[in-house]
Amino acid sequence: MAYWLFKSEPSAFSWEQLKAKGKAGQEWDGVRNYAARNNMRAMKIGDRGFYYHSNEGLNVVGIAEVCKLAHPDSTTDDPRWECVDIRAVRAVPNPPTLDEIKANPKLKDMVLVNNSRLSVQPVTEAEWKEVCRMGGVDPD
DNA sequence: GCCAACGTTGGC
DNA sequence: GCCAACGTTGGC
Repeated sequence: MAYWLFKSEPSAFSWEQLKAKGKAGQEWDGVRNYAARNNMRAMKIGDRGFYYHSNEGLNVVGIAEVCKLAHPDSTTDDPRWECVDIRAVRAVPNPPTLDEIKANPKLKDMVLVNNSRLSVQPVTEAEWKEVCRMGGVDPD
């Protein structure tokens, strides 16, 4: 299984909104960046991803999973843009903040730290476990 | 609200 | 194929 990080401004689409979608999940549309798209194309059903709130919160608030493989983005006719669907798995009890992540030497190579603008990021297994530990959440 | 960083676009 | 201009993102 691979690990990822999905970034969203809570004012646009928050963790609470994803939770409200339940098992059906939500199309992760609107991504217009090749690197982010390529990451979504590489995702498999059941892959896990952190749900990070940007602009407000600046923390990892939840864990989501991929529930539909990459498909054309329904919000555009441009065939270049594809996206997966994700659904909420569980909330993170003690959401690690960007400051805490930056301050953790084990996480110094996280994409979130080095390229904060990428909206869909890969996460290594070691990073996954460490952020889960910080957040007080089961990594499985 | 500002602004630095970065990705995309489009003219050449 | 280069690169300047522009738009967007996101931390502060």
